[in-house]
Amino acid sequence: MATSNPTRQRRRGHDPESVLSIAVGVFNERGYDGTSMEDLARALGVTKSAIYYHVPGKEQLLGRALDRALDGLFEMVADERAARGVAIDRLEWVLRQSVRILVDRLPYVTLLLRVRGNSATEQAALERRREFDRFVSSLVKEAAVDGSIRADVDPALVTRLLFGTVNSITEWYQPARGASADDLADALLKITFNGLRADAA
Amino acid sequence: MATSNPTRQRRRGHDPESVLSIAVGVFNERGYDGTSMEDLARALGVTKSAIYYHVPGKEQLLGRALDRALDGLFEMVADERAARGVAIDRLEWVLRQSVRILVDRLPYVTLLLRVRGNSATEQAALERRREFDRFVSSLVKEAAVDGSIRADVDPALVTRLLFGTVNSITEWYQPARGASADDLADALLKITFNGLRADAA
DNA sequence: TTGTTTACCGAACATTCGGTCAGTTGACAA
DNA sequence: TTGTCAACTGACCGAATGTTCGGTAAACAA
Repeated sequence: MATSNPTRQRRRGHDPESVLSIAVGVFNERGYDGTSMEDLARALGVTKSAIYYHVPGKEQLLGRALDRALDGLFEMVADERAARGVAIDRLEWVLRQSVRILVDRLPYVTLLLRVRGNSATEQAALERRREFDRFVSSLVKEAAVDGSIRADVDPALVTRLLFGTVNSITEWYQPARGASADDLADALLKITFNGLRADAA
Repeated sequence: MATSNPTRQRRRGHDPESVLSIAVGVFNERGYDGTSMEDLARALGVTKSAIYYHVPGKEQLLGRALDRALDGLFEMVADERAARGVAIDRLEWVLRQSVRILVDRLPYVTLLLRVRGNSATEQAALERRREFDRFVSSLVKEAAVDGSIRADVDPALVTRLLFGTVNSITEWYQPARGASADDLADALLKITFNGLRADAA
């Protein structure tokens, strides 16, 4: 019984999941195009050919990683808290959730933000990302129309700067030594909604 | 006399400058590692080998491009307007200038912001960039100490979010159809200093 | 006319690339 | 003890990589 337990100690080795998570780490260090399968093999402690036992190839590895990031974003968009309520409250919620997803799935989101469309896989990811951007942009526009955010800056520009700020977190955030996702979101909302100046509320 | 005029119409062809500017454009489209010399040759309308008549190689092309961006930033740091005056005013000036440099040298700055340290050339650029970041960070710290920016967010975090916002401009800005550098800087300073909320000053 | 320089081409170079495949290893079941 | 199978190795493939080099056509100088 004990020996046939499917959760018993496995013979050591990799599986598609461990290959993916290690690969994404290397992709983020050297860039996807700057990473060879030999680099991945070294990081995994196996030979190049062993990787092909677990995953179909380099580009599928990228595709799976990008889906991890994009699926998170679209789950958020599907939530009713993104659809119901005052626009600026929904915007705040979406911003908080974006920071949370970015932190929870940091390596995957980081990879997504660096994609430039060099292959069909990358272009598909870019298209899904643009769809998410359009959703956020419409939210900002709503908040501008109902007068809850300043009217003297173009909403499209606001969206870009706002999500530029959020996305820039991937450039420096280290989960180990640093603020939690909530702390980060608090600080970001304080600054973006109320401004840097000391006289702010 | 007219025939020996050094500024007379040149026989058509490329020079190191035109090769650099076209190459940087392709680097930004496909990523440096994702760009082959064949890609560059196609964009230049010549064969691969012709490139080596004008420049020593791919990596030197990258190095020259990165220096264009970094030299601009360090010229700004050397200006007395970055050294004299109230901290928050100096910070505002540095932010405005950063936007200006980013717009003026858009492709070079864009390339710089994507460098990950894959070669000695890239590592040297990263080190110069970190030096610039330290300068800005000390400015923000000063402004926090003298009470001109909010004290409830860590100055190091403020610096990162602030320059994350500025740098994110490279992700979407198109000089042709869009705001000028001054318009951009105005919008950015309104949002970052006074916040998004409609009740802001 | 002859010689020189500029800007390039085409072929080839060694190396690295992503990927394949036949075989090997060691843990486990029967 | 034998057989099975997951997990891997090592040799190899064709294609693509950055770079070099001998040659050359056109523009210009003498």
